[in-house]
Amino acid sequence: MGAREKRAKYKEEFRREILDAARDLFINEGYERFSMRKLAEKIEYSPTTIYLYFKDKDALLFAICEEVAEQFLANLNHIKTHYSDPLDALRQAMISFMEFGFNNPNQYKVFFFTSPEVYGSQEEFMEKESMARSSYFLFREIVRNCIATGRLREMDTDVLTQVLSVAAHGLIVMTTYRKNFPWADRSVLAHTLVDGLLRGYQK
Amino acid sequence: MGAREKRAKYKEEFRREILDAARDLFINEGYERFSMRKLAEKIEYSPTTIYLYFKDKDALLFAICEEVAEQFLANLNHIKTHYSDPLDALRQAMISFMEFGFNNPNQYKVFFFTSPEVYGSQEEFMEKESMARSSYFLFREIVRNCIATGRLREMDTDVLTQVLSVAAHGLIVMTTYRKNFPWADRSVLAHTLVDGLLRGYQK
DNA sequence: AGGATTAAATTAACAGTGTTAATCTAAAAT
DNA sequence: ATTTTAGATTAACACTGTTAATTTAATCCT
Repeated sequence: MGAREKRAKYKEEFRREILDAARDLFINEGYERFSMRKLAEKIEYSPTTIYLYFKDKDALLFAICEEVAEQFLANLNHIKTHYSDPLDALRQAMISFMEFGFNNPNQYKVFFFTSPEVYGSQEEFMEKESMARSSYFLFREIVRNCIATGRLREMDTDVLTQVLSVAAHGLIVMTTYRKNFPWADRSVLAHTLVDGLLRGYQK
Repeated sequence: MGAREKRAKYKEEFRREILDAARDLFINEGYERFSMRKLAEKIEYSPTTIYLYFKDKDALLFAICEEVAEQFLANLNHIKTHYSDPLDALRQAMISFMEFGFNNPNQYKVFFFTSPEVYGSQEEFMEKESMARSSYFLFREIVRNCIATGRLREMDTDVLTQVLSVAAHGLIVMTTYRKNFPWADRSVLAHTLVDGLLRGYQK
């Protein structure tokens, strides 16, 4: 291995190290207490060093977002292949989406609270390969299956996909970031939400 | 009028002036571009002067929140008295909730994005009178009417109220703050969401 | 009316934030 | 061995919310 690629490899490794430290800081300290300077201190480098590996804070957060989306995508894939009934798959996809949010509040927050610009414009989002995009496509595929097999009534696939996902998102954000409200049991709310929605869109 | 209460009146007026300027700055500049120092510049006072009228930034944002909630509460009251059919009232309450969010993105943002602490703990929220609390109670009243009159099936009122409101909230936040996604028409999504949910919870 | 008291507003400062330009250091290439 | 290049750092800028100390202005009291 030439010294040239050796350096490139080290650089990549260091990038990963920063990313791991960032994720760690994120999970433990939370979204609002995360800062570039704290990250620098954690990895024992000056703050500016980070900028040699990530364009800016958003780029760093984007990288973490993609990791989160990757986890979620894998989960979605598992569901799609292990549930023969499309409606069961959809129900499970929604439930585990919400559980993911409940169990990983900080990861979820970075994913949905970082500047929308990190994924570029509408066109860029749809064209550029990203874990986030793939997740949406896969979730839509599950929804489509329900419609195609007649388990849900005929309607615009994108509209239904979006309605289901925003509803689930709403439950996650409200119960995890508005703790100062006497919410009913999260799991009860999640099941009630999914049951109601799927029942509502059945034939 | 004694000079004592005269001063108190002036103080209250100035408080209002600051609040008005803050709301203005908020609506025009948006949540993330709002700052105490910009507000100070706008009202042509030093930044610290604001702290003589509001404990801190959160207290100021809380005051704006309450204004927003007041508007929404009035709207909800109007609906409750003008729709004889409980289910129509509920449908309209949800639709106008979402429209309110669509049309007032910055006000909505301050209301749902400021530190949860501004409304205190769970117990404090339920005990202390606030526009936000009143809104929840009124919305729940509308939901309760639907169940009591048999327009929706028997179930826990709070659970249903919360499910409906978080779903609507999810649609608002996603479509207004995640613009970098090819959302379907917001109004279509809103109606699809409400139709699906209400259908799902009917007998 | 004039001195004491109180209220209002300000300046200066602290401890943070993200980020850039210029500089120094150490390794690689010629 | 000297030049080139890459890596990391220091210093600085322009912000943020907020507090303590200080000055300015109005009110109270004798």
